[in-house]
Amino acid sequence: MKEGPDIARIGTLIGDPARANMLTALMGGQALTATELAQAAGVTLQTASSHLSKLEDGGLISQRKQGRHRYFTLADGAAGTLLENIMGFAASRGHLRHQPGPKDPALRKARICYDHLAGDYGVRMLDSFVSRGVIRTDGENLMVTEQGRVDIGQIGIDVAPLVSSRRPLCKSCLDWSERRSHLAGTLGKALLSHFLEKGWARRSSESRAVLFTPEGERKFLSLFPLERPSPEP
Amino acid sequence: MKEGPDIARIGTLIGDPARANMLTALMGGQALTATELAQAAGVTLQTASSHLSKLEDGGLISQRKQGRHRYFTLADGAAGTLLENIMGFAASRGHLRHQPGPKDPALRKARICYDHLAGDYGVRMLDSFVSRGVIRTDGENLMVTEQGRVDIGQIGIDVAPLVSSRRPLCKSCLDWSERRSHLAGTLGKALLSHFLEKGWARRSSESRAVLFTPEGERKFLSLFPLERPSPEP
DNA sequence: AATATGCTTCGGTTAGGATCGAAGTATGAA
DNA sequence: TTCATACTTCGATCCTAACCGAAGCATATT
Repeated sequence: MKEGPDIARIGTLIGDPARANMLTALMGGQALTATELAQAAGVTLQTASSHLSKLEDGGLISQRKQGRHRYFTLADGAAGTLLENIMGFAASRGHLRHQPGPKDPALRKARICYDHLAGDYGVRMLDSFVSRGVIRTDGENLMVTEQGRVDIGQIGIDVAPLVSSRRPLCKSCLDWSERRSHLAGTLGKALLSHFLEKGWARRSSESRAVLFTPEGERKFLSLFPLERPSPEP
Repeated sequence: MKEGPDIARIGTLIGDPARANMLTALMGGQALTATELAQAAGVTLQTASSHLSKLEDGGLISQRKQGRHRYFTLADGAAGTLLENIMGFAASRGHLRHQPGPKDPALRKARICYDHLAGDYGVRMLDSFVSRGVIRTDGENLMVTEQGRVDIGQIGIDVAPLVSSRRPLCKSCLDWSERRSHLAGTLGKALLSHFLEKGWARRSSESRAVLFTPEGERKFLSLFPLERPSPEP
């Protein structure tokens, strides 16, 4: 058995708890310094440094020097997607780190999944799109309808420039807290950016939670109404 | 950092070379005994037994007792998809176990990817579908067109019963040897089954390679013509 | 220049887990 | 009943890799 890709290497990289914590922290989408990642992982700076170089060699993260800091991010969207997949699978098998679901209710409600919105609000957004015919689905694949482009335009997002050849426009991503799908892809990213730019919400400094202002929450809920419970896309 | 799914557990399971070899062997889609998996992994039966119980506890595989044998398979489609994803990611970072690509040319040409066809032939099949308008794509998602249902029906496969709510009809799956996508999903599975049933090809007993007969190869190539190189879906 | 901060490298320790031999259990065959 | 096959469990060994203290390097501040 010496054929094929070396999945064991990727597995080993993700399999260490300290490295897994670092990667989870980087799923927040923001660049973090080695010191911050050491804290997130609960190890000293020396240990973290060793882990970070291994993750970089493995192609999971990349770094950018800036002054005397080194900022680390996930290498690219593929790395984020991979981690999302593994999280979804782990959650589907009940492998949670502290009993059922996150303790933090804010995290259950809305959090960042690499570059898009996850949690209750993320799921609601996709449900709303599907029930209103903005997005159509056939089992797993998602497509924005003609009418959907108009509706999304009214939110203030132009769909056209989001269609790139590298990344899909919309993609479903299994939500580990809701056990449902939420919206990923360039559209999912654009929507989250839009909420943050408009000041409807901000990222928590400590976790991946996304905190909505009262007004932002009101606007979000009216933009994404739930007519009736829709089937899992 | 104690939130969320335990990705480290999944990583650790996949991260051991012996276990990774077992999982790779099970990607062939056939149920294998503990002894066979021990051979595939290159360890003794005692060691294999320990690994197998860990993989089962982790929800990656399941077993079925039959007489004095125990047959192991991947737990479900989700487990297969997860491994496919990791393989694709590992290949995209150049993490191959023995230099560029598989040594075995048969494996490069056609092999089983859990339950569908991969390799040169798998990629060609999807390319042909896309260039002929049988399948339409928007970045990542794949959809069978109206005309496509007819065309696939002429091959001898009825699309209607393949549409299940649990698994998508068609899905793209990154091919680690070709670095292109091939066709997965229930349609991909049905096509492979069809080739095997018709006797156009058979599975190799030693590896995941799919061996076409001369006649099967002729039919395959005429069924899936390549008009001109099509862009990566 | 001198000092502080951020990070890496080196060296030695330690713990977890992969490994296998040997013995034990279950199923089937003679 | 006896023997053989398939697999699991136990116990001991051994090795890797995670870990941190100490020292070193680089960049910024004074």
